[in-house]
Amino acid sequence: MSSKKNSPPPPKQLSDIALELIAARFRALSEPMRLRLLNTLMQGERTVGQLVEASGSGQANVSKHLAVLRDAGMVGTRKEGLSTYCYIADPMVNELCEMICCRLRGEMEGKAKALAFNPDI
Amino acid sequence: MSSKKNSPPPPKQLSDIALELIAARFRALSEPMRLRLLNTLMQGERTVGQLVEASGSGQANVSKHLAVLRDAGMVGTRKEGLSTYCYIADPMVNELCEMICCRLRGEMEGKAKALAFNPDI
DNA sequence: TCGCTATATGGCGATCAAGCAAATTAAATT
DNA sequence: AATTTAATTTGCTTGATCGCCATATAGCGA
Repeated sequence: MSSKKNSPPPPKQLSDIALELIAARFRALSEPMRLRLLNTLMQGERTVGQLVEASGSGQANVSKHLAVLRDAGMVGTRKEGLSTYCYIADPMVNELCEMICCRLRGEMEGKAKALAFNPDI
Repeated sequence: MSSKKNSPPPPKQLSDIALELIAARFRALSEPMRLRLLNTLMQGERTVGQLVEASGSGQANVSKHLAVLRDAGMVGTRKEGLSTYCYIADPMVNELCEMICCRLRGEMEGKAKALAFNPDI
């Protein structure tokens, strides 16, 4: 492949465009309400109305949040009669949230331990 | 463990607090500039000044972005003389970005293919 | 066609975050 | 102590985004 030795390290610097695209994905996951919607959808397909009810938010908001998730390719929709059924279109979403959750749990347990009586002073 | 059968499915609905904490993590990754800083740090430890130079942004901004990443537990710092050395404190960051990148590459290739001449019409 | 239901969209006020510049702290050097 | 360098903090302005309200679109039944 490379004309030189064993290709030491390609700079691996991401372009501005790449950074923007990646940031956009994370941004889609950076709102509690959207995470709540995804969390509900992890149990299976739901209509927008069901999501509105489950989320406790207004219908317009849910619709707009779903649009964000759809634009990010994380949620897909399927129309059936009057209803629009939503589902998680990208299994990566589960993995991402799972990773963050695990990490958070670990950190919190660590802090809890640090706050315990007389750790070992 | 559980007093019942084989614990079918706990609802797995995340609490408001959990959702907020998770969203905060994703939010820390939702800015191109912060991703750029992380991307540079993936090559190894850097001082704030070096990051300022590499990022092409102002020093105050870099400092603030680093504070966000530090608060999110993603970046650690070490003071040495006048300089503050920064490093990635959470290897998860690499994984997360890698996942998103892979996914994006896949999607883009798919779209590129879709835009090619006469796919197979 | 008319109306009803489900969803999407547009406008508005409030809040939040980014970038810039100036002031502040902190460590090292002279 | 005074100066210089490195970094953080603060104040400000601007742009983005959330949630709410009202309105528009679209499918279904009478």
